This record gives sequence, C-alpha cells and structure tokens, in this order.
Amino acid sequence: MATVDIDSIPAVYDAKNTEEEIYKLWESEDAFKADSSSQKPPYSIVIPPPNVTGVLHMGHALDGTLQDILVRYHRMSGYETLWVPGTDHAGIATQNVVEKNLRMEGKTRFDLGREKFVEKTWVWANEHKSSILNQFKRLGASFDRSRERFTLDKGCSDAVKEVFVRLYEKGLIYKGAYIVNWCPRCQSAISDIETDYETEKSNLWEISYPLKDEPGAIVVATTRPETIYGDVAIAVNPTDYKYKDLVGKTVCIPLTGREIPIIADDYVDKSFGTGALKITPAHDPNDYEVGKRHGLKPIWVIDEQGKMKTCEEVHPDVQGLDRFEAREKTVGLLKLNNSLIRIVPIEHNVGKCQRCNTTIEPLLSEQWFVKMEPLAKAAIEAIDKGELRFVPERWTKNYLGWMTNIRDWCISRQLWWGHQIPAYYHKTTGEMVVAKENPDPENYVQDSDVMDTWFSSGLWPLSTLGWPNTENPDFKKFYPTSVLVTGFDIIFFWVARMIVSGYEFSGKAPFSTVYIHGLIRDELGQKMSKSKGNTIDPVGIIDKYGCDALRFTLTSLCTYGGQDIKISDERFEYGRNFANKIWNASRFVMINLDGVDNKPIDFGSLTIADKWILDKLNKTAKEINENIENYRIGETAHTLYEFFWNSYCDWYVEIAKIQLNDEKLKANTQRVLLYVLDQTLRLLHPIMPHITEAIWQKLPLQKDEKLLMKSKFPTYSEKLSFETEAREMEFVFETIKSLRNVRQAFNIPVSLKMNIEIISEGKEEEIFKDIEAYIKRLARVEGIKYIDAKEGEGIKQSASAIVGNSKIIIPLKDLIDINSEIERQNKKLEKILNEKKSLLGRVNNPKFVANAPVELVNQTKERIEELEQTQKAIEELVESLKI
RNA sequence: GGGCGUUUAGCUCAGCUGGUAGAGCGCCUCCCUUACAAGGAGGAUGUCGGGAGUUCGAGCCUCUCAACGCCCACCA
Repeated sequence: MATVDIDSIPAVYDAKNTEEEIYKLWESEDAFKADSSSQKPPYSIVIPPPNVTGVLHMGHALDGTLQDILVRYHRMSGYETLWVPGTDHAGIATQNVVEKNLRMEGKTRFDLGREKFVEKTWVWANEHKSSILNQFKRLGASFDRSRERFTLDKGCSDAVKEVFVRLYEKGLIYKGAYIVNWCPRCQSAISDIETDYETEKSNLWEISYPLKDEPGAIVVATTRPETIYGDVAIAVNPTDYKYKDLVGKTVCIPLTGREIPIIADDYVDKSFGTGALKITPAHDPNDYEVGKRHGLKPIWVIDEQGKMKTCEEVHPDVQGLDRFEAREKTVGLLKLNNSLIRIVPIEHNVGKCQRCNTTIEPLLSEQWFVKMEPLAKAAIEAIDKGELRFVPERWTKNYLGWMTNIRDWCISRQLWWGHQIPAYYHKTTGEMVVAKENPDPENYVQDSDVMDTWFSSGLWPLSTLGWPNTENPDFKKFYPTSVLVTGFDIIFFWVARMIVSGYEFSGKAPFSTVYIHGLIRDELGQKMSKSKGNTIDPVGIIDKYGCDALRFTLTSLCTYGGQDIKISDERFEYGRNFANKIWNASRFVMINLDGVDNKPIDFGSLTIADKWILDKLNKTAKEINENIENYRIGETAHTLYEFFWNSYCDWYVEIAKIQLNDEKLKANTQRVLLYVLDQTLRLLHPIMPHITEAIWQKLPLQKDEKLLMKSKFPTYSEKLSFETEAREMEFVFETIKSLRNVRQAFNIPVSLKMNIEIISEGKEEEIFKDIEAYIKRLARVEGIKYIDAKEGEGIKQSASAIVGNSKIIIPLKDLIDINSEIERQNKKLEKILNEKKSLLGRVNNPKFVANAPVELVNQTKERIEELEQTQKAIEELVESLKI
C-alpha cells in the first residue's frame, strides 16, 4: 500500500531546487554513461563543441535541448546512447582573450615568448572549459562527461597530425604563395569564410598616370590610392577602342615616377570607372591573377601590420604610415601634383575580419592550403547515394552549391594557440619534412604556424571516438554517429568539413542526418549579440522560469521548416505555466491515491471515460514517436501540451473526481489516473526531464527502473485502442459544453443547479444514461428527466440544445428571455445552413461525385444528413418558442 | 548578379502528402468550484500579401507582381 506525503508537495512548482536535486540524482547514478560493449543498437551524437571562450547563449540552449531530446528519447527507446561533450580551443578567439588580459598588465605575447604564452593560454582554457559545460548541465544535458573532449587534447592532436601527414602525402596539402585575407590586428591569415563584407562609403579617386616620353596620360579609378606604389601595370580591356593605341606603351607612377606598362586583359570592365585599372598583385586577389597572367612581379608596399613599407617604391613621406593615413597623405600629394583628376563618392563592400571587425588587407603570402576539390567528391555523391540528408531538405541545395564550387582552404594561421603545423625545416639546408614527430629536434625546427581551428573541429566525430585507432571500442560501437544537430550558420565552416574528412578517413559519412534548426533572434527579429545588448541569458531564464520551462518553450517554437525563432523574456511563461500545470495535476493524482493498490488496470470494468483517455494516450504516444523520428520537435511539444492540458487535465481529471467518489469505480480510476500520468511523464521526459523525473520518483509505481530517464518510452499498443468509446465521449463533451453555453448565455449563477429534460432514443439514450453522473457534475445539473418527444410542452420558456439526434431542454422560467433564446438558436441555425449550403454545392456537382474519393463523398453526404436533422430540430425548437 | 526564406486572428506564429482555417498571448463575460488564479468556464476576431492559372475542390500546386529578411559571389 502506497502513501504519498502531500505536505511535501507544494502547490507551486519549485523548479530551481527540483532541477538541481534531480541532476545530482542522475549524476550519482552515472546515468549518462554509455557502454561500448552493450548489445543494444547504438545511437550517438557529438556536441558541436562550444568555444572555450564562450558563455552559454540561447543558441546553445536550443541546440543542446534538441540534442538532449533526441538522446533521451533514444535512450528510453532501447538504444545504447552516447552523447559526447567537449569544447573547441577556438584559436583566434582564445588567443585574443588571453592577449587582452596581458595588455591589462601592460604586456604583449612577445614579452612572454611563445612557450610561456601557450602555457598561460592552457591555464586559462582549462579554467574555462568546465564552465561552459557546467552551464550545459543547467540545461539538463545528459551527455557523458567521462568522454569529454577538447579539440586541442592529445587525442585530437594525434588525429590532426595523422590527417595532415596523410593529406600531404596524397598531395592534397600544399604550401604556396597566394593572396590571403590578412587581418592586421590578429596578425594572421584568415579563410574566405571568416571574412565578412560590409558596405562602406568611400571614394573612387581618378588618378592620371603620364605617358613616358610623350604627351598624354591614362586615367585610372581606384578606391585604394595608397597602393599606387605597388602598381606593376595599368590594364585595359583589349576591346576598348578608347585605349587601343595605348596598349604596350609605358606610363610613370605619379609621385614616384616608376615606369610600368599598359597591358590588355579581359578581366577589365570597360564600363566601370575610367575603364583603366591599376594592377597591384601583392595587395589584391584579382590583380594577382592578372599579374600572374602577364608575368609581372608583385611589389609589396604594405606590411603585416597594415603599415606602408620603407622601401624605394614607396614615397618617402608615406613610408611607415598606417594604410589609412597613407591613403590620405597620398591623395594630398596627388592633389598637389595635379595628378588627381576627380573624386567620385561610391559605396562599396569592404572585407572585415569576422573576429575583430578589422578591415582585411589582401596580402600575398606563403600559406598552407588544402586542395578541396578531390576531397569534395565523396561528400557530394553522399547526397545522391542517400547516405546523407539534411533536415529540412532545403539546406541540401545550399550545401551542394558550396561543395561544387569549393575553393582551396587556407589552413595556416600565424598564431600561437592551436595545432602547430607538423612540418619541420632543416636549420641549415631549409629542407622540409612533413611528419607526425620532429625527425631530429637538434637540427630541425617546426613550422611556426598553427592550423585553422576548424581543421581540428572538422575531425570531431572521428577524433572524439578514438580515430585513428579504428579498433577503439567507442569507434567500433558509435561511429558513424546518428545525427548532427546545429544551426545553418556553420554548415560551411564545420558540417561540410566533417563530411569531407569522414569520407576521406573512414569511407563513411560521419552522420547520416544533419538536423538544421533556426537561429535565435530577439523579439524584433535581430540577431542577438553582446554589442547590441539584446541578448537573453539562458541561465537567467533558467533561474527565473526553470530549465524545463526554457526547454519546453524553445522546443515549442521549433518549426518543421526550421524558421528562425524570435524570443522575449515573457515567452518563457508558456513553459513555466505548463510545468506548473504538470506539477499540480500530478499533485492531484497523488492526493487521491489513498488505498491505491499496485494491481494492473482492470480492463473489464473501464468506464467510457477511462477508455477514452487510454485511447487518446495511445494515439498521442504514436504521434510523439513519429514526430520525434521525423525531427518534428515543435509538434511534439504541441501534441503533448494539448493532450496533457486539454484532455487529461480539463476532462479526465474532472471526470475522475466523480469516479473516485464511486466506491465501485474508485480503485480502477486510481489505476487509470496513475497509469496515464506515468505514461505521460515518460512521453514528456525528453523535453522536460527534471520535472517528470521528480514527479515520477514520487509516484507509488511498481518500477522496473530506478530512473524515469532509463524507463521505456511509450509506443502505440493495440490493447489501448478504443475507437467507439472515444467517439461516444465526444457526445459527452458536446452535451456538457452546450449546457455550459446555456448557463453562460443566460447568466445563470453557478450556484443554481439546473434540471434538464432529454428527448432521445436508442443508442443515444443509452449513452445519456451512462454519463448522467458526468453531466450532473460537470454541467452542474440537479436532475435529468427523459421525456417523450410529444411531451415537449416544456420547451416554452426553456433553453435547448441539440446533441446528435437528441434534444436537451433546460426549463428556465423567468430566467431566460425568449427572444434572446430564439436569437441564439437562429445563430446556430445560420451556421448550419451555411455549412449545408456549401456541402450541397459539392454533392450536387457531378464532377465532384465523379472525381473525389468515394469516402469523402460519403462523408459529405452523411454530414449533410446530420446537418439536416439538426436543422429540423432547431427549427422545431424555434417554432415552439414562438407560440 | 545568383540562391533561399517570409507574408495566415490585434501581437507572435503553427498548419505534414490539396478536401471550406488553429495555438499561445491579448481582448470581452462569469468564477478564489476541496490539483493548479502560473487557474477554471464561456465568447468575439481571419475575402490565409495582390493578381492569374491548374483542379470537382487551393492557405497548401504553377506562373506573375509586391514588400520584408537571410545567404553566397563581388567590379577597381
């Protein structure tokens, strides 16, 4: 015999304490730990590793919640489930933070030296990586901390070296001079996708270059006058008649007088500017290509700091100046020199460093690259072969577009924090060796560059599961992973690269599904960012509303199309209110469990309401399984909300109050209440893990598992299907609703119990007799009298309702106004007539009858019959009222 | 320039394979009915952006126009 201490269950759900307590319970049971030797089928997810520099934001909260839902659902559905947590060393971001801290001490990284600096950064990273993952704990994340990884740890480092060497040996990694996006502030090259473009107002300066040894000049338009010192040619379009005679001649660079040729190249757009273009191969990617075609040697005039070089090509007054100062100075000099023809204001796009927003300086330099095209092949075919799919599907196109136009990937970064490139140079001969280890530390020094952060995170599914040791039990059991959950913003940075490396090094896609969710935005639809000050801190929301409230709200806002999600603080009231509802409904059940036995439900003595709720539960379970399997997470939340609140609480619990007062029904009702609650908690658990576990722990159930999170997830069961009763219950709802409607329409006080008369026959009359108790209680009815159709004299001075083919009469002398009752009935009649009219229109259309499915035609006809009967009944009512 | 998305109730948005529109919030009425006022009961509200087409039937499919948003590429 079970008892529940009700005093221990307050009427308002205490999320904070409950969540803390429950997470501790899971941890103490080591419940998130996966077993690679298990016989169960595997289900695995690797977390998109948050930056060590990061703090939990709403995007993490959504991403983490979705993963946790999938993981918890599969864990309960019989899979050996592994969710791998970890963090990313975030090369530039982390180095920036540590450098900033140093600056506050008045130091730079160079004061410390590389070794000391990296050491210091490790200390910082170690301190912070637990902090972001601990914040994920506040989310209820059921990841396996015993398998936590870091993109710079030994295992990841080994994988990185292995991959680098293999790709190098295959000729897919090469070192070469190329124009890269150089960030003068970060002092490093960055990749194309780390560069953002911003529209800026600027000028097009038209500068005149005089011809050598003859009168005349050619005028070029440029947005970067400071680069004239690096010019190696003036290019015009070969078809441009204006300049036809000038091609092949020589001009002098104003201010310095250096001589350069006029060349012809298709690249030049005749209609832009003056149609003549200055070529600066060292500082512009397109110019570099043109220069290469014409065998022109680049001249460097801007250094890595973004300052003008001190060299003979640069005008002495400009040497050493910052590039923007140099621009002003150069324009001034040109003006004095009469070389400046005019200034045309324009708006153009300027590349910016994604990390620090510094204007990018295209710079010709020696960097390491990965040849992507051969690697992309398998990643492209994966889609056609059906080995990889995106949810929602529209992202496939995006992914394929990028993959098929892929460019080589600049992987070297001139930083100190990261995986150092495993290339070694002989101290005297300069000979280069690429190897996992330094072949001879006496005589070889390692390349000083490190690799792009995304190089190591691109190996994440491989490296976290033990690759390159393919005999590792985790790798054998859990690779490839099941699904990758992330936002669309890192499809190119990360997802695409993981797919490429998955195919290259394991021959398989690292996951078969990429589930892409929307981005979190503020209530105005703007991206959340610290600089805008519009962020909502998930931890703050958890403190205020509770973790499960946060999870439920976020989940409910997910759409199948993966739309972005606008949130505001108040939206989380939705989840909090639902959590409170769950808490209180459970509280009601527990309060009413006195004398409960642990016997199974007696199916022989179920009431119509019992059968209805079991049927509804069963259908809900079916839907939930389908929804989660198909990544319809938002619908999962809505379905559960609707079932629990509108079916279980609003109707079944209210009906149970009646049945619990009936000694014959009490025990079985308790069992049904408890059973449905137990099953519902299981269904809700993946989305709202804490509250469900907390309640479940209190329920006096016979339990196979100690924890709800390890218990079986409900599925559809034929045994619980009660179609007929489910339909009959609709009759009950109709009846009660119409009676409530009448009460409200005529302002009948709740305290006044009504007496009603029913005109009915056959099956319907039987049902009425079955559900009398429900009607009496839920519609506050005193007595029910069954009368013959002919005894209808009481209709005068009564309100009435039609349910099915039956008439319910509510005699209300003095309480009702006949005219308003007539009006009320006429309104209903009008609705019915409207519906009937349109349905008749269909049925009378021979084409509809010929083309529509037979079922639909029959359904429509049946509906018309129903409507006609109701119409007739209402018309009779109105007639008798009028008398 | 190329691609994608959005436009549905006052607000925020659902609506899967076409069968006469839904939720939450807000609003109006009533109710502290012994789980819950973070609650209960009842109610009002939409020519589904405009136009055309396909279909027996269109919020959903096709075309077109419009507005807003995002991504990619980038001409000095």
